[in-house]
Amino acid sequence: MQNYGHPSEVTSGRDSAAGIPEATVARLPVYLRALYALAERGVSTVASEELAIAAGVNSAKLRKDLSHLGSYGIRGVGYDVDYLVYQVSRTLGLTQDWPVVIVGAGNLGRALANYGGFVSRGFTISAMLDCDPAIVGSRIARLTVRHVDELEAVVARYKVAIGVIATPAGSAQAVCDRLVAAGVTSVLNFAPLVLSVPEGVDVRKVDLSIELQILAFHAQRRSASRPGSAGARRSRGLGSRPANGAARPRVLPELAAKA
Amino acid sequence: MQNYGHPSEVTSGRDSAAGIPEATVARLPVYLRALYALAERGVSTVASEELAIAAGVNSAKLRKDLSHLGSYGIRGVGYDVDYLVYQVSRTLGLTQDWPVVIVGAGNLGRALANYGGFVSRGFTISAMLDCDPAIVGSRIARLTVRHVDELEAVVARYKVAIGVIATPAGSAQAVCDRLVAAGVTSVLNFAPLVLSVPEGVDVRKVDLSIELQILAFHAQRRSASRPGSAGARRSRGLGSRPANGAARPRVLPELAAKA
DNA sequence: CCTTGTGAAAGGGTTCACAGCA
DNA sequence: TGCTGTGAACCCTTTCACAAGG
Repeated sequence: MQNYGHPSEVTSGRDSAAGIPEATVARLPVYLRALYALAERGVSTVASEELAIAAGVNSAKLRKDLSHLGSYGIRGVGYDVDYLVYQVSRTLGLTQDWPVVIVGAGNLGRALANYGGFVSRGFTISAMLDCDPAIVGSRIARLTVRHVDELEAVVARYKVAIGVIATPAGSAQAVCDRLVAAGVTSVLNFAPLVLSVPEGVDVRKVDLSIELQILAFHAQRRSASRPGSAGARRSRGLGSRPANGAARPRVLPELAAKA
Repeated sequence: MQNYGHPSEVTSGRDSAAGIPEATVARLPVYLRALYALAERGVSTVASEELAIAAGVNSAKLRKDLSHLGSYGIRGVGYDVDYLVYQVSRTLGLTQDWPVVIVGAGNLGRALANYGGFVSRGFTISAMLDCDPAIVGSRIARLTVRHVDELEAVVARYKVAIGVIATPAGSAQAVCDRLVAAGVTSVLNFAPLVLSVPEGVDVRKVDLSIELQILAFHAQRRSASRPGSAGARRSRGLGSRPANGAARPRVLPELAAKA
C-alpha cells in the first residue's frame, strides 16, 4: 500500500513547510480526482469510508491526511464534496494557474500536450519546444511548436515555473540546466537519467522502464512460487550485458556460489 | 529523499517474499542504470560512494540495499561492475525476457513503443493493440497494430505477463479486466483512474497530472515564502469547479474562517 | 588503510481503536 | 447513533557510526 519506487526525487522527504507530510501531499491529487468524480455524479456529501474506497486507500489514512488540511468534516455526516474539492485544490496550489513549458515534441511530448486531464485544471501549456526543424512550426494541441532556442524567452515571457522534460536522455541535462538558469524551479523529468540540479530546485521523475522492472521483480516472485504458471520464458542467462567487452565477472568462486 | 507520491499501488508494502524491502526493489533499477553507464565507460570497479552519487542516493543506503542481495562487494576495494550488473539484473528478474502487451496506440502508446530503453533490456513488446480502425494495421516500431479484440489471443500466444494500459480513462477498467481474465498479473497503468483488480494482481500507476500537482504544491510553498518571485500568476479563485451546479460550499462560517 | 556490511538509533508513515462531537 | 479526528502502537525506512576484513 505504501508508495515506493516512485519516479521522483523529492528534495527533503520531510514535512513540507506547511506541516503537511510528503506522503499526504502525494495522495491529495488522488483524493481530488475522486472528489471531482463524486461531484460530477451530483453527490454532495461523502463519508471517509466511501471516499477512501474511491481513492484506493484505507479510511483511517484518508481521515488523517485530511486532518492535516484542517477540520473540514462533519462528525456523524461526512465531508461536503464541493468544499473539500476547494480545500484540497487550495492546499495543492491549484487555485492559481501554473504556466508549464514542455521541452521535446516527440511522441511523448505530444501525448502530454493532448492529455486533457493534464492541462485542464490548474495548468496551462505556455509553449512546446523542440530542436528538430521537421517538428518546429507544426501544430500540437492548438500550439505551434517553437525552437528550443526560445526557451529562455518563453520562460521569462510567460513566467513559467514548471518545466517538463520529454527529450531523449542525451539532451535532458542540458535542457534542465537551461530551464534552471532561466528561473524554473520545478521540473518533471521523463528522460531516463538522474538530473543534477542546484539546491532549491524540485525534480520529479517519471521513468517507464523503472516501473516495468519493479513489475518484473514481483512477477518473477510469483512465477517462482507457482511453477508452471504464466511467467516469462526464453531465459537469456547472462546474455544481457552492455556492449562492454568482458561479460564474465572476475569474481571469487565463493561469491559466485552464494548466488 | 524518500519516494512518496508514487504513481503506483503496491499490493502489500511488506518485504517481498525474497526478503528484499520494497523500497530497495524500487531503487535497484536506478542502480542498474548507473552500473550500465559505468560499464560502458569501461569502469570495472566502483565504490559505494561513487555509485551512490551516480544514482542520486546516499552511500549508506546503497550499501544496505545491496546487502539485501548478498555480499557482493570487496572490502577496501568496492564492487565489480559487471558482476553487480548481473546480480542486480538477476534479482530483478531481468535475466529472463518479459513479453509485454501495450493496449492503446495513441501518442502515449507510440511513445512507449519507441522508447528504446523501455524495450531494450529484458522486455519485448509482443503486440500493440487499439480499437480505432484508423490506427489498427499501421506500423509502429516494427510492429503492426492489432485490434483489441485479439487481446486474449495475444496474451495466450505470447504468454504475456505484463500489460501496459495506455488508453483513455474511459476504457481502462474494461481493458484491465480483460487483461486479468486472460491471465496477466502485472499491469502498468497510464490512465488517470484507480483500477480495481483482484487479489494477486500487481498494478503500478504512472499519472502525469498527479506529478504536476505535487510539483505545484511545492512551488506554491516556495513562492509563498519568497514573495515576488516567479510563481504562478492569474489566480482563479474558486473558479475551478466541476460542471456541478452549486459551486458555493454549504459550510459553517467558523470553518470557512479557518481556511 | 580503505571500504564494505551491519547493529542500533532515529525518523516517518500506517493502522488501530476510541474519545468526542454533530 | 454514526462518523470524524487523533493519541498511541506498530512497522518500515533511513541514517549513523563502527566492527570486520580484504
